[in-house]
Amino acid sequence: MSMTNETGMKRPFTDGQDLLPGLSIDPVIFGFHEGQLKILLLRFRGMDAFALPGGFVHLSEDVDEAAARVLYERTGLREIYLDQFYTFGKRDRRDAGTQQTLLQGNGVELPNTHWLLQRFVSIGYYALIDFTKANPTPDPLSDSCGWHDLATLPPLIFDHTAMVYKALETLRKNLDDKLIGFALLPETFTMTDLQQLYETILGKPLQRTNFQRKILSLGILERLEKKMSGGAHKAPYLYRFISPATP
Amino acid sequence: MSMTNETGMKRPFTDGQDLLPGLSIDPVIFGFHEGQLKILLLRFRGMDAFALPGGFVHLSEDVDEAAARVLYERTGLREIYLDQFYTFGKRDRRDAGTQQTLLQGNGVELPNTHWLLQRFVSIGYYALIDFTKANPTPDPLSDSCGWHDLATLPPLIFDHTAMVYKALETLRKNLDDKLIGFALLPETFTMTDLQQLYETILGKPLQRTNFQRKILSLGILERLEKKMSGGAHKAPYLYRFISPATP
DNA sequence: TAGGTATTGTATCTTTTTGATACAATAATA
DNA sequence: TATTATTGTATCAAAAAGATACAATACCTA
Repeated sequence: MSMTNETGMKRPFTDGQDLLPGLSIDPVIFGFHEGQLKILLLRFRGMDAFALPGGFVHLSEDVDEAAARVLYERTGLREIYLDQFYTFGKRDRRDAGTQQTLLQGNGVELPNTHWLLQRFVSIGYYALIDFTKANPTPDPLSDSCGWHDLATLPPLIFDHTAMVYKALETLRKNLDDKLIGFALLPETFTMTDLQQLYETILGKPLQRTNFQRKILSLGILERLEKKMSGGAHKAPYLYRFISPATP
Repeated sequence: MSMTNETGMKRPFTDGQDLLPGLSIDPVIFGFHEGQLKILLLRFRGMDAFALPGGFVHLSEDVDEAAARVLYERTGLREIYLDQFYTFGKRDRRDAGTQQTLLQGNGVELPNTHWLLQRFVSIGYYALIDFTKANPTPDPLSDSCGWHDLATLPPLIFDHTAMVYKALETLRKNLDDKLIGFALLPETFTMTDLQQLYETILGKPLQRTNFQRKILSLGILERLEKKMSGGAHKAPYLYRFISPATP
């Protein structure tokens, strides 16, 4: 979980009455750009470490809705692939020192009994978005919200690093049978784009010809016109993902 | 989540001060007996519907520890395969009517502000146990705790039916790559036992000879002496599961 | 006690899937 | 217009999965 909330700077800390107590959500928001898997991270004012762009759950919303709302608040995107992957409930997952630093950085001092300083359990979600469409937006406690290469992750607060790797593990497991990779690409893409994405997620090279055969055999791609001006060579086809449910 | 707690009948409802507010855990405890997958269900006093044997999380424990504790309290077993599968967070997942019935059945009346009547998010766990070793034990609000065939599940309270099927789905997915099926069998078993288990979990018949070849090729079984007196035919070997980590 | 029976263990064949290699097609460039 | 780097497909080979055949055998029973 993070110190993120959605109330704006004038009321950085509500009394928490309209929130589920002790519960947060932490979305791992994946993007893909220039051959690299990336995730969205916040940096809180006055802190070195980064954090997942978390949030809390209103009494009036489902937990899933809260996750979608936070995703929208940080990216401006709705109707995104978003799925729960794990719930983090270690007793001491949030160390007091980090919490203090975080509050001080924002010039806030809270009594130990404040709801924000109690024990929190956090529900991890992962989202797959089209990198080019996202509009990363910091939250009230942060001075930045931006993309970071998964390959060179900076230090994260609390157990957020473990969250990221657990999310990646889930993404890898679901890549083939849920066919979710396409959510990370623009509407149309070449077979090479798709292969690069798969190679990056799986962390291993794939054989071009066999990858093409395999993907095409799934019958989930519509072949469009060719993509010209890609270089001094044969032009590749563009493809569009078609849901297996809509044949 | 369920109304189960662990405080004993004399104090059926604590003030909740030592518990994580609004958070419960619900274990789906699987067993296998006579070719049937079974789960442990409670019946609350004066109610028709059954429930998963849930519990709450103490401030002093990790959520995982709470799940293991509840599992122990209902079965007498420790060191059991136990894994989280999903967290249920729909706003209206617990309907007020059922809660009232449940309390009335136990002769309890609580104000609407009582912690037990607030909104709850529940973390689902699934456990795989050796049917022959379990000692099902009701909790203070229940008059029974027993096995029920998954194939003929009675009505369950709240969203517990959905929980069970989500747990089953997770079990199916993990059956092959986590090699967890063996946790449902006794220490030693025949290949036919194992095949029946797989067929029941997966819900489809498997070819005997190919199943045997596949399983043996994994190198995770130790072949023991033969099991005699199984009938007027060739006696099958008994096997023991050996962890792939311990070769 | 010996032959019948139902199952078990393994071998073998076929089919499908995956992996590796070869090669013709071609859009831009020089 | 020839060159180049890449793309699309075909065709091998190897491995995995599916199907079938059959010998081995523990127990029953006649």
